[in-house]
Amino acid sequence: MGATKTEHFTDKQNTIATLTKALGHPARIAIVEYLIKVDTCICGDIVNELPLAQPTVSQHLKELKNAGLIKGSIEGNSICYCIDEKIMEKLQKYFGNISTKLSNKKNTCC
Amino acid sequence: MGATKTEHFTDKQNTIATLTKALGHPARIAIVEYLIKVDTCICGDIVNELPLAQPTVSQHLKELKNAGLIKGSIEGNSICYCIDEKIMEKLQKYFGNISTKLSNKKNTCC
DNA sequence: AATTTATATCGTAATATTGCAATATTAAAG
DNA sequence: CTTTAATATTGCAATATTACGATATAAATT
Repeated sequence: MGATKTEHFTDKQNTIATLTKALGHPARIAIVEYLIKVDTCICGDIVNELPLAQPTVSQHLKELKNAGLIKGSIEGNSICYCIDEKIMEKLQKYFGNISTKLSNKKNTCC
Repeated sequence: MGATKTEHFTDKQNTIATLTKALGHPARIAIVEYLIKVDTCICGDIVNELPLAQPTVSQHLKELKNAGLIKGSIEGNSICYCIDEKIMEKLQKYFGNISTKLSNKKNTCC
């Protein structure tokens, strides 16, 4: 016990859960927002933007990368990180779809 | 150590992280999708829809409720759960905004 | 009142996450 | 080749999450 029972859910459900889970930490939200703000891949200085130690930031970056939300490529001495637009679009569509369905809802209980 | 350092991030970042974290489990994604599918508040049978034991489902429902994603009201013998449309709209706007910003991006590295 | 039904809570084991100091790695600069 | 700079990995302590059996609660049914 203790581990998530992913095998009982659909691939899509697991995919969305993986993405939202990866975003489920303020530091990782901050990283994503920073990458969007600078409007370019960023080589370095992500650590200086966050109130966390370097190994911690590195770990958060790794999780975002594992989930596919960011891409990183070695750029000489440092690493170049940037948002994967396709994945963000997937989330945007997912929540857009939910909102559409909810506004079409006929029933008005609660 | 071990606890998230929420105090170092903005309220908005913490709010979005709380919502995405709550959705960061396939069972909770499945619950939300089911509530949308049935197009009404649901009194009962959420447990039967999921491949998890009743206390586990109850716990997941509690987390969704704590995050504000669903609302629940006592309906006689059972409980009536439904999606909070406002909160879903907030997520939809957040990711819509990100997608807009990303598509306006001039830089094409990575 | 006793039983059934639906849901919540408690307790607990297994596992995962968070955070960081210490250390490793690797490329650029001197 | 040594040093510096940027990032990753390791190891570990603190804490959180996941899952469920057992039990509690509370309204509906008999």
